[in-house]
Amino acid sequence: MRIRLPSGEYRECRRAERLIDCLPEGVGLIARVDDKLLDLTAPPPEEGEVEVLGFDSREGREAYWHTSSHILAQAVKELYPEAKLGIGPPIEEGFYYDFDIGGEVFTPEDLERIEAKMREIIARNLPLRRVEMPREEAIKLFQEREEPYKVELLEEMEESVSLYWQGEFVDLCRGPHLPSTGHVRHVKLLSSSSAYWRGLETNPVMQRIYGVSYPEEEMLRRHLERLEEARRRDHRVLGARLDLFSIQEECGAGLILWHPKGAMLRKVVADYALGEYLKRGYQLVSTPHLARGQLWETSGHMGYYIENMYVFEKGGERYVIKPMNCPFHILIYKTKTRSYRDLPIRYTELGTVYRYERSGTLHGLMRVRGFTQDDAHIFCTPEQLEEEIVGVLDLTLHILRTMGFQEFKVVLSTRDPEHPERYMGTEEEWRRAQEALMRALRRRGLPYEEAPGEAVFYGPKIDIKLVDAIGRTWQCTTIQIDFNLPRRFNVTYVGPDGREHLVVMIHRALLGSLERFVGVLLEHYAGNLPVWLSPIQVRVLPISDKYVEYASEVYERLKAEGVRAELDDRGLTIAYKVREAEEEKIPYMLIVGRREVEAKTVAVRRHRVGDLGQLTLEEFMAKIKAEIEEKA
RNA sequence: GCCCCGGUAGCUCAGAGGCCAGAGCGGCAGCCUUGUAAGCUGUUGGCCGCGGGUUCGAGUCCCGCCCGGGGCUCCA
Repeated sequence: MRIRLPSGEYRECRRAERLIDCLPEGVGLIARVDDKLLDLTAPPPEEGEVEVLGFDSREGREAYWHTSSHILAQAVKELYPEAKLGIGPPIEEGFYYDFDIGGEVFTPEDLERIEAKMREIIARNLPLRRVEMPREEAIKLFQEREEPYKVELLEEMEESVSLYWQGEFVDLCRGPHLPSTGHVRHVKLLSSSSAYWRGLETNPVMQRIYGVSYPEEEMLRRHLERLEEARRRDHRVLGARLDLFSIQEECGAGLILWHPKGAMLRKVVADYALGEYLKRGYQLVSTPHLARGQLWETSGHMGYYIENMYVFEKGGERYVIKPMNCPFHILIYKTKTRSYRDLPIRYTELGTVYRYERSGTLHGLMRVRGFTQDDAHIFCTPEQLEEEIVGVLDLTLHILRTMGFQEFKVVLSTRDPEHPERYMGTEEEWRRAQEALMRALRRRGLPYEEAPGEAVFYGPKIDIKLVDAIGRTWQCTTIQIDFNLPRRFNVTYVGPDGREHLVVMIHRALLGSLERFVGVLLEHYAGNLPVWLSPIQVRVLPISDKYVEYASEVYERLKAEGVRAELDDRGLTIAYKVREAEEEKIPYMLIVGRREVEAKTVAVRRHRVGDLGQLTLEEFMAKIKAEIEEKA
């Protein structure tokens, strides 16, 4: 039997009781044999190859965090013997465990105590022992231990299940696990909150504890730093500090009030995106904020989207405040008979829509009730579909890269082949549409993940998530094919055969919503926006009121050239005004005093960089205009 | 929607049944005339989220509502 170590080295092993006996001290967490994951305490196979996985593999990390969650559960049981165990899986970054503690909550002090207990259990270095048994036997065991949730889980399971023991503690678990609790090194409990048993509101409330653990202290430190960094970048905090927007009780939850600077930022983003669309054959349309109920009956929204819609009555007529723009664009399309020669037709609109989102889901700019989509609908023939998708992909990548994002995650959502009855449209239409999407992605060399069954009922879609400066992903672009609305509204074109055919309709929003996108930008740049996006690009700071006159000349010149500038002519010290401008993250400060007046120059200070020295006003104008032009 | 936590000056926060509710920052006024991240002095500022209740007395305790934050599987 051959063993492949995490380092890539191989070693031979024979006649060991346990895999771990073949390994150098401290190497490896779990093992993989023929796609099956095993504990290192499992007996090695007679022959073949065993791959030993460490923390640098996804599976190894998951086992590490899974064992950590068992240690957490054991610690809680030791401190709170009456606590009932829920579930405790590893998650993307760490782990959690749910406990029913009879309506109590964990305080931060409790978490500290639990964390200390975890360290104690780690120090005990308890071996984890896997036991397989018939389901009935496991049910009895957990009944005796008074763990009703485990019993509930077991009742839905197969005949044979596995348990893991560590000391007195036992948990139902598929595994694999680390050989002993001592293999977990540095652990930190992060937060607790409530969660329903199995996520169902009708179920009992449990207390969930989140935590994370690492083999190296340095890794834990970096993780905590990253969490701190994310808090510092919170767009809601930046939004208030930079005076960009507010959300106010008097106005309503999820409704954004854009202040002057925020509105400017939003406009710069919107103008840029719309400008790019117009360059690429989109036509601008504009549609009302509400429409008669009948339109939404036809579109089907009254049926399947009513929960999210603002509906009201006036003059005996029902109206709906639009949650989407598509029906309007369809009505515009349908004002003429369209030939295949007219297609594709691409209508775009920065359409402001309102959707009633559940209060608990609202979050700053990221999830709101009123937002503006950079929306468009492409009407095309089935033959044109692939080319159109390629065009949309190129467009969105160009725009997102310009905005400063370099890394993306692409997901292709297709229909669940097991349940074709859940979807609109024919087998043939779906096959062709999904293939068009795949081919388009391949043509652009975009790696993607396929998500079968994740498609909406009316068609397959491509979602693009962008990865921000600190590695978080944000859903922005969505490109959806729609077989539903063309049928409901009978949206057709006349083909070369002289007959009417249904169009293929593509919904696409590239930034998604302007609100969310601005939020993402703020967090990505931590508020330090590049000059071209910055609502204020330059602030002119006279050193004392003696130089206000020259400062105003500089300021007027900047404004005349289209640079977004401000003049700070308050009678405060220069240090104070610099500090304020730095805090407001204004990219350029132009400081003018006696020397600058005499030499007809400006002293340039760059945000977060410092003094760049003197330039003539002409030189500075050229510099900043180039920077804006390049969108650097 | 549901669970937990919170809401006190424009902002950040202290006060936890009993004098007139506090601090820092900000705002305003005056002085200073300033050279690259906070000059000095004075002053202003509050339906203690809203409504009801308990109490001799309520930011403080109880109930309801509104708003904000975290969470509501990433499925042993």
